[in-house]
Amino acid sequence: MHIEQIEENVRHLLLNSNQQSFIYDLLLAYGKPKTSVSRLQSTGPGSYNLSKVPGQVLWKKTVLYIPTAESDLHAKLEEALSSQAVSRNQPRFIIVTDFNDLAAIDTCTRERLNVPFVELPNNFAFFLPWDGREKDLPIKENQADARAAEKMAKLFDILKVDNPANDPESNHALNVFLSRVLFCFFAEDTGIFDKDLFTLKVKGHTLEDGSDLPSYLTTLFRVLNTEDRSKVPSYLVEFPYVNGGLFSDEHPVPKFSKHARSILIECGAELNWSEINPDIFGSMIQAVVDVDKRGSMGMHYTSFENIMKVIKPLFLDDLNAEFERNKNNSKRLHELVLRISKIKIFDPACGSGNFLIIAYKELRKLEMEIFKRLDEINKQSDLGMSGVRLSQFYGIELDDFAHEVALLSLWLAEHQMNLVFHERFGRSEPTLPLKPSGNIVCDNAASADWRAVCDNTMPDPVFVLGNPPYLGARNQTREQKEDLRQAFNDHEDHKDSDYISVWLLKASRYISGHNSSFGFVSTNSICQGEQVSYIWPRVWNEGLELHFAYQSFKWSNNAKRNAGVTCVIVGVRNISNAPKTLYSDNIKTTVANISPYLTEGSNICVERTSTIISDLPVMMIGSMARDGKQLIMLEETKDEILAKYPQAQPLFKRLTGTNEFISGVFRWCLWIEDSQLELARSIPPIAKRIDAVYEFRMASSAKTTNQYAKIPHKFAQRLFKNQHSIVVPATSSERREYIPVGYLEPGVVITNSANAIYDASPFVFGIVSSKMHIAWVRSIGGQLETRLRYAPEIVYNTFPMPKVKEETKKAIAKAAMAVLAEREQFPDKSIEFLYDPDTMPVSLKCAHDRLDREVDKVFRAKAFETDQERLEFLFKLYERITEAEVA
DNA sequence: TATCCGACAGGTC
DNA sequence: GACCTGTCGGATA
Repeated sequence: MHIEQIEENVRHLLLNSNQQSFIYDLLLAYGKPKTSVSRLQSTGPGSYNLSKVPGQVLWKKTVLYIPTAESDLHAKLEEALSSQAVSRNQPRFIIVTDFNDLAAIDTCTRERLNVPFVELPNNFAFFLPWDGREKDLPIKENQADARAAEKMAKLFDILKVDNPANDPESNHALNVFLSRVLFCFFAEDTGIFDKDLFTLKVKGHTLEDGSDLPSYLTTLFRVLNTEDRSKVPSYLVEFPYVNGGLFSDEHPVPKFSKHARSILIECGAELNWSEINPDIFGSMIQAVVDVDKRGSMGMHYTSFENIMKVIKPLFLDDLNAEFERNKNNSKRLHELVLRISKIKIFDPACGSGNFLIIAYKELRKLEMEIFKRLDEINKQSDLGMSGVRLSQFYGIELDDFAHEVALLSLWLAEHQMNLVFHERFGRSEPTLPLKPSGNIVCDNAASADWRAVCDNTMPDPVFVLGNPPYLGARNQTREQKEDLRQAFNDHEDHKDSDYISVWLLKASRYISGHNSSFGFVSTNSICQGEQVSYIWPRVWNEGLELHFAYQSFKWSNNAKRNAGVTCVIVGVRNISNAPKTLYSDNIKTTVANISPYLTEGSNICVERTSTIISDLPVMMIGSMARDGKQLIMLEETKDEILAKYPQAQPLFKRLTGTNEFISGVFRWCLWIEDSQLELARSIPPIAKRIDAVYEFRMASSAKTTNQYAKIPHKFAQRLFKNQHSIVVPATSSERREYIPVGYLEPGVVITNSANAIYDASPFVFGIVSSKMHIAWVRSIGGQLETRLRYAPEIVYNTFPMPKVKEETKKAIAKAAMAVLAEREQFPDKSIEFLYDPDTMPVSLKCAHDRLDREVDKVFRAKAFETDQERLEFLFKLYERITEAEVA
């Protein structure tokens, strides 16, 4: 909608609306869809209005509207702003009005509006975000980078077509060529060369058909590598001596077509390379070279924000604190400058070098602050140039092109910092000739000797950092499995560990006993569920400890498509008395110890086990179909078959996984005994499905699945028993206070997306449903991103519980039955509704509270106040029980 | 046989 | 396109 139109709408509404419909008319004026607004206006089920207060309107993410008779609109607004409803539903605007005045706040930008009601049309722009318009949209930091990367991708594609060779040497030559050209573009836009020198020369000196471009560029690159200027041909004399290794070896320059030449010139002429961030651009350009990675361009480069989360606690905060402490001590500041010049930074999975580049820039920035301070306190300062050298930066990268780009980007970063330095202090070292770049090695970090790349046996500190590759155990290549096997010294734990474990274990051995520490961005999987006991005891064995950590946060960067993973940051050092810091949602807490689950607590790891450490009955995972979507179907599909073939009735069973149980919409499955196979085969649509299962299982890459092709009429894993069952969701939303557990009639098949206890008492239902148990699941269980994951061998078999007296069991069973009875009070509501924290009925909540109190009594007489209390108790108990077992 | 996980996957607003 | 929440089957014991 046009802005003028919106303004007109708002003026119109003021004349024609009444108080009852004002908010709806206002939303319509900004182009909100009629259907949505009428759902907002409606009452009862399906309404968008989440407010429980009559007259008020709360539309998730959009608005909280409060009409009031009170005169103090401002107070009302503040009250609303801090309410739970607002923090939970995050309405973009809060509007309070008595129809004389109107007060509003934009909860995103914190802008406020306070105007007489009739003045609304003159302030209509305030609510434009409803229409998707932001007032001052910050320019996305990577726009220039993305444009440049796309242009380079185009050039790269054409060169590939014109130069089809695909051997490692030609690929390397092309990689080197691209990095040299990138340098030239950058150089001509940032003052290393004269303005536009490279582009103008190429345009003016070479033939339009591109035929002489290779020989021209070969000569030019040679000139850039020639110190003795007397040997330079006169037409290239404006180009300076560059060196630094970038142009030192001769590699063949690819052939150019007319089209390729024109794109090369466009790259130089149309893009402003001075706007490029070497840190991010490197990752973008790296993706260009790997055509398979184009779709996920830049997906795995670490954002500036996340890099800072590693760098600050790893070393920068300390340096800053040292600076602050000694602001008036010239001697100490000089020492600090010296100290900075001796630090080594090592990224053993450096990609195109963005961690190293940002670390470099941050150290230069701090150094400049110190210089500035020294200039202030010493009238005559004798400071020279920067002491920070690119040679303090080390990296290992498997990909040849990425490693070339890393070297190049470090030079670009150095030049950028030199420009800043010059601006501030009026002096700087010349960028040319280039000094040695970082020590970036092209190798597999998983097998390379890190100490040979970066020696950390000297007294100077080495900080290891980075974002190594993550890959779950089921998705690893044979080579990656081999890397893991070696990192785990042949121990079988390697088989279920994420690929990043290689870096964690190698880094642990590397820093152990030396003046080193490490900080990695990692998948959060290493701090949950089964993997905890594989990795962390090995880290502690090296005499190490976690000294800072960020709890789970969603991966994000500015790439078009983001990787789907939730991350943590772990900082590990040799054991020390210095403080430890835990970060969550940017809240920083100093703690006594950081547990491997990244909570405040001791270093206990809960180990996966197939034996139950309490007296509870067996819980098993549900039945797994591996059917290629043939044996499981919706109710309507089953009914269609039955309408035509009523004799198929005994072949079907009701089926539930987690989703079915929680939403209340069960599916059906073909559950065919061998004795029924003939009947099944006689029904064409069923026979067809059985054949399709056969095909699917034969086509699978997994040998075990192939084997099940022999029984295509059956589920691959059949744990079903025709008994009452307790169903426990295997993956469920962390937003719920409880994991909803169900009690099912016999005859329902539970799938492998849920777990089952057959023929169990209400007492067991009570235990599994309790706060005590869920606190355990939350803290030590695995997670899918941040969903709760319930795996029997991790959270059920390990749940520590004292022997329970019969009398207590009865009380728990009674309270458990009361929870079930309370659910029965809402027969038309799904579990989803009943357990949504926004809609959970108070009576059900009370029934759970009573159950929780009964379960608490199993552990101690005094009721637990918080989950933290519960966990401390459980961990102590777990330790006692498992130690007793060992003894 | 039985299992825990996923630089996710798939539906909804 | 952001938000919400759990499928499905591999790899390995």
